[in-house]
Amino acid sequence: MSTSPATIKDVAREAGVSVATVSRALNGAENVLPHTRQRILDVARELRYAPSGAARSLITRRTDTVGALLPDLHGEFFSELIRGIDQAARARGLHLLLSSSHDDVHEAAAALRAMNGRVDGLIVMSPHADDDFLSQNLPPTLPAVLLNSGVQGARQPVFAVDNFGGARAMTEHLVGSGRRRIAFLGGPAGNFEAQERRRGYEAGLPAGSRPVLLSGDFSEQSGYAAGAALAASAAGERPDALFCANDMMAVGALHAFADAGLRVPDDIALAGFDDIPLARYMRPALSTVRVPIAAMGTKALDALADALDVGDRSRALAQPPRTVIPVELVVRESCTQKFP
Amino acid sequence: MSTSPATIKDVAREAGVSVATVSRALNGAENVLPHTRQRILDVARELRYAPSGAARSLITRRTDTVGALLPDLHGEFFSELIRGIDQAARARGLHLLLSSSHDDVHEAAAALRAMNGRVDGLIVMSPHADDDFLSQNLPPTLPAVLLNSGVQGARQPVFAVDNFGGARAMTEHLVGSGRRRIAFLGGPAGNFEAQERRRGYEAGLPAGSRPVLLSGDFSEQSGYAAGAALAASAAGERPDALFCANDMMAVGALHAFADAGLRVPDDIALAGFDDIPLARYMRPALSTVRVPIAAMGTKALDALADALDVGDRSRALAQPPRTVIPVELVVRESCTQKFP
DNA sequence: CTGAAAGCGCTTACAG
DNA sequence: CTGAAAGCGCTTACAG
Repeated sequence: MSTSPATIKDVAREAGVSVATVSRALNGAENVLPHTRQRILDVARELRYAPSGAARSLITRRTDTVGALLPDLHGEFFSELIRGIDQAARARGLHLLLSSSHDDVHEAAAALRAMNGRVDGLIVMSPHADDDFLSQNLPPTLPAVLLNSGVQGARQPVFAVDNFGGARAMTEHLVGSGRRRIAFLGGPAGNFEAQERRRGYEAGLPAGSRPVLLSGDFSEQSGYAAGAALAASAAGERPDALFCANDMMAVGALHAFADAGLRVPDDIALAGFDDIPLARYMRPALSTVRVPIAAMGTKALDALADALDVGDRSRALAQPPRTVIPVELVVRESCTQKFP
Repeated sequence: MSTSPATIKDVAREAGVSVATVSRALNGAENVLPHTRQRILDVARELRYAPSGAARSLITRRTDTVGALLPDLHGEFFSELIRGIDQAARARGLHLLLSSSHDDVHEAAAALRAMNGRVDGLIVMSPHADDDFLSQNLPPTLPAVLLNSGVQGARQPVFAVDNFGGARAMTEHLVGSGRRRIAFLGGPAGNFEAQERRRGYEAGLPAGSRPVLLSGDFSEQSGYAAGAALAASAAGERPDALFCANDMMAVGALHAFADAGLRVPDDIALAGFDDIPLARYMRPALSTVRVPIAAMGTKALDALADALDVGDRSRALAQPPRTVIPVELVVRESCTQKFP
């Protein structure tokens, strides 16, 4: 019993052949005698030999792994996203290296650089991922696709949700169904997506009407706080609709309303954004803007994998495509005037 | 502009030193003149140099990565688990390599062997992970911990939820609150956890009372089907409580009951297992057995990381510990006799 | 303080 | 069909 795993050398010695032949036999090359191959296979099994990924990657320049740099792993949004990415990766025989929660830009930079030599390509979703950051830290020849990024002159393809259009559509729907005073609960200050959704909200309001902006941070807790504040305001001034920049805040607001005895949608309509699985389980079920989260992950990975297959990583696209992911209005109970 | 990323050689050439000195400077070794170090740092930055993970791993025998072999990525259970694992990994500066959904045993075996040389240790949660499978496919010296495994003579530490105790406690609670006929909706046939939960259910029934067993597969859909079937049965024979082997099936059953006009808990009590985040959002909120899912992932990773730090991977424990994760009864509306 | 050399475990031309 | 050798990009004794 040795203390370290068997290497190709061990197999070669036991089988009485060279390491080159072992390599060929194990990789299915044609030019190995059936009898030789069999012996090698037997020895390999007996020794529980598994090739070293590191050594293999070093020489083949292939890791069969894609990395995903995500801002967070918490909650249903990322769960769905990872599921979509993973599904597509598996279908192509790629492994998934996950890196998450890089609060500050230095951490994110380190994470990005640590990917070098570990992955064949990268899916990047990060508030730090602007053009400058990427050109500083992304290994120059590593293929990458960006998710929901506000990056302008990016060298990488971008997949971005139609945050603006979705928020405008929801706002227009609320207006159209008779809501007079529609408040918007925004996301984190510097967040690109949150900004787009706010812009969409403002664009959807009737001309001349003043936006009512509340501030949140995408968390359920901040939604609860905003909901409680609204519920406490004088009935005359209280908005008759609350549109939250994401679903989790809407969930929090719904609980605050329930605790305050405010009825949804009778006293106030409520809407979110994302359509996380939870949205349709709420009572009343939550109206929202559906983002095809898992599908987005799948698309991003497929685009990345295609770029890998092309192989010529030096051919940078002059104008990499920006794919807008369409969204869909999902009207449920929380937005109708009365229960059916 | 070269077509491939800068290597340590490029940095050495540009800085006019040997690769050994570059390596020392970049890794923070003491024995480098400040002036030399600075020059190297400057060149490295200019060249956007990032060390190759593969090359580094090959020589250091460290990947700073742990692998997680999971049966699936779908749903809140795995979302929570990954979050717990990731959080602990990040705290220790470890990356996370994810591998999921290995339906058949060959896929799972291949996934396991592909981890060789890519990770320093492994968290394994797989229905295939019996003793034989592991000794065949787990690289012999790779530290690993098992999650929710039924493995007996394992060579690896096991973290397992108290499925039996939790299911028995819930059953006893239902009995204690006056339910006379308690049905159990089981999980997939060969699933170890599902079996343990069924055993717990049977143990919790009053002596002499016959178990009522329905079959499901952990999916919401199978829960709906079972719920619909129950709702359709004659009122006299219908159970007055349904205990589902996991929460998602309970969610499905709840919808079936609602669709059939059956009131929960008045007509029938309902309980699940896991306490996924969704459980407390249901209306009525779902009674369940709380598994500290994220904490379990964290514990598993911490145990693994500790084993890595010890370093001596050859010292196999004669009797690796089996840690039972305690669970907690969570009684919510779906189980009380009347709404408060 | 610095460099030349060996070596990690593989794959792949190049010979034979 | 098989082997000896070079090399992937690093780190680390060993000298100096």
